[in-house]
Amino acid sequence: MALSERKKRILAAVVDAYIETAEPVGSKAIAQTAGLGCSSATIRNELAELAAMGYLEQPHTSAGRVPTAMGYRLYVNELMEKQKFTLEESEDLNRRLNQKLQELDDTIGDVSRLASQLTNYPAMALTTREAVTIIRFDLIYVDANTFIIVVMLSDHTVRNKLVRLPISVDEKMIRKLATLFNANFTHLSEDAITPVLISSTERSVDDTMGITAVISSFAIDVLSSSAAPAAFVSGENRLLNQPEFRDPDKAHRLMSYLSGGGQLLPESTFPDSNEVRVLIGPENVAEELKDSSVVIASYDAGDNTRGLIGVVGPTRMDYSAVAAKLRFLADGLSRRLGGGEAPPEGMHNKLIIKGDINDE
Amino acid sequence: MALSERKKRILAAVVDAYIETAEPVGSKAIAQTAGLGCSSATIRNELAELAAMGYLEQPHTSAGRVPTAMGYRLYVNELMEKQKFTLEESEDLNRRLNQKLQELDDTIGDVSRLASQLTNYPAMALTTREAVTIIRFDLIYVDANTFIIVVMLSDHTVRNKLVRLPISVDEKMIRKLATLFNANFTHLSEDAITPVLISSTERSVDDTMGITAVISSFAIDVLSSSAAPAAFVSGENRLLNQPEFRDPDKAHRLMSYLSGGGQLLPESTFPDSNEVRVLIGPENVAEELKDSSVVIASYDAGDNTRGLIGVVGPTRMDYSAVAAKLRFLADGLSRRLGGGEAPPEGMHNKLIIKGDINDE
DNA sequence: GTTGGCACTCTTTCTTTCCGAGTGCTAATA
DNA sequence: TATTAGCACTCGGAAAGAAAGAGTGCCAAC
Repeated sequence: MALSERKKRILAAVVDAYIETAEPVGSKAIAQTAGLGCSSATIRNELAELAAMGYLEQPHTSAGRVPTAMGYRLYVNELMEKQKFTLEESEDLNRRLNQKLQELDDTIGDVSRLASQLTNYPAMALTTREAVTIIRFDLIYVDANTFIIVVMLSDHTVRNKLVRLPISVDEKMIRKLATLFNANFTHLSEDAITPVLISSTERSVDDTMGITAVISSFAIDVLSSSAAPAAFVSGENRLLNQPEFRDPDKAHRLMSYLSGGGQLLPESTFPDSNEVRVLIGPENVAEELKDSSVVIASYDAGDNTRGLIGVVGPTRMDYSAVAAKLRFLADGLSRRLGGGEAPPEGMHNKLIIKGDINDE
Repeated sequence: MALSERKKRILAAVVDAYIETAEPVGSKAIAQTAGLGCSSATIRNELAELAAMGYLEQPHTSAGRVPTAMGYRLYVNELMEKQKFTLEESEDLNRRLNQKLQELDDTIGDVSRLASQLTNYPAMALTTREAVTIIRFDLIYVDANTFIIVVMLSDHTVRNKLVRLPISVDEKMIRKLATLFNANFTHLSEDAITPVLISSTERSVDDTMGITAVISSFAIDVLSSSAAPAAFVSGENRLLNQPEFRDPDKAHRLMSYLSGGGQLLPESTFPDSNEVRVLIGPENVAEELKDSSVVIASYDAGDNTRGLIGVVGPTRMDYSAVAAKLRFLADGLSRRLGGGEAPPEGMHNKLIIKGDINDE
């Protein structure tokens, strides 16, 4: 059932005003600001109908109207003005981003901080990790008691560890071990590195000092830590900027949940690239998020890894601005971290916003 | 001017009660709980004197008494029962700590999270970094377009970077560069790596592809990032547990300050090992902390690096418990990360608490 | 279909009132 | 001299009541 053009404009006006003020919106205010030539009485009639349809609700009789989740959904899907940055804004953002990206350590911690700063909401970042394997071992002999393990992973990241031994070992042994590990321990999953494999390797180099064990356990460490998707939340405190979180208990509940981190975003919410997903209030799976909204973008972190940036705020969030900024950030990151096919410079204008999975 | 024994006991009782309830403490309550055989009237007289001396204050006439910063100071220095863990608590802590320390990535992020969990207050961790230098370069040839830089620092940490080149390079070149960098770039401070040095190196290996520049800039990166003291704050949200931060604005101010991180703890507040430093309210340098308290312990992170753990809370903080827990944690970390001389197992009982620098 | 007008509703805010915890002081007591 | 019991007094905070105001719903007129 399609809404009349006027209803749409009124709904949009309500959402816009509510986003700005966090106060229920009255008919008079709309009549004045929305600039459609009709009086507040007419607006009142329309508002009543919109409320009956479920797009708006009243906190109580004789209060203004507030958008429902359904109202926001429609707004986000159809009504929202896709935010285009002006040239200056765009340049300013670019400047800030470039500067930050310079320093960016590629860690999700930085990404999340950046997103939070940019949007002024709490933000989180996480990366999927494909199952990685070790594709190369190097052992660097430092001195008789010290060597460095360097492993290269299938996602082309490199990890290292300095090992100090209580006993001395000669360079030949280290070299032998390196050859052996490259032959037998590469391209294995974590559980393929079995005690049997380890002890047979141990025997074959005549290692009575447990060096093999040290290297293997490092390998296992690396593989298991790479398997766990890493998540990082930052800027929780910005929640307190929002009037809906003036209640410390409410704020605390959500902040604790956010600090918990991991369980935050079920895999299913992973959006395609160039799409910003918006989850409004009850559309969220997690109980703690049922009256907040989440905006998610993903970026290409190179080597088949995708990163995800999410921002959490009240349902009365400035979806347009946040979505645009996340898209901008995600594009910037993809360009910087991603493989080859960087999106063209103006990408962030062709912003595509898609709703949750069930929507449509 | 020494306080009578009874005054001390009364002051201690006030602080204890206030720590527990966060409500001003009245004479009657003390008469009942503190168990010194005298009536509330007597206590009232004593309270009035303690107030006159500046150890206590009244929010308003006809309210109970609340400790002043000076009162807390005396309490912390002299009156506080040094918390000894019972055997069970101690074992429980040990168990939790061991489990965590297993996973501990040695990052200050983990340390800070651990401290916050343990104490239920926001916590921060930071490490001093001595000026480090690179003591060893290794270049690992992977394929014609790829090599790995591995540098070992004077603090015995190791950093690496995977470099992919647009052009191909042979193994001999890589080896030559490694030798050269080891000869000319080790033991240098950041600013000793000058453009002059770089370009002369470039010429001497006939490097027209900028590989030298890549390696040098990695070296500079590593040195400069190692020079900045790293800080990490976590558990900001736990502030909201405290009744004194029920005011969202107040909470927000402090949380923002904490999230800012770095400027948190001027070097001068670095305590000696085996000492827990307590900074009460106005004793803090930072304006934002003037009505909060900070408890700080430091630990030995090995290789001449000291780490610092701090906890922030209301002045009405459970100093005894927090100090004991931090000491416990710091000892655990020293034992695990530090060089040789681990403190004996029972160390945390011989807790030394020292005040701020001006105190004494 | 739109509009002005008006009575009605319900929240918010401001006063006012009331209660009680806790004090300070005085006079009696050991 | 130190302690105690008693009592008037002082505030702050909760509860209750009153007033203000924003916004609605509906009706009658356009």
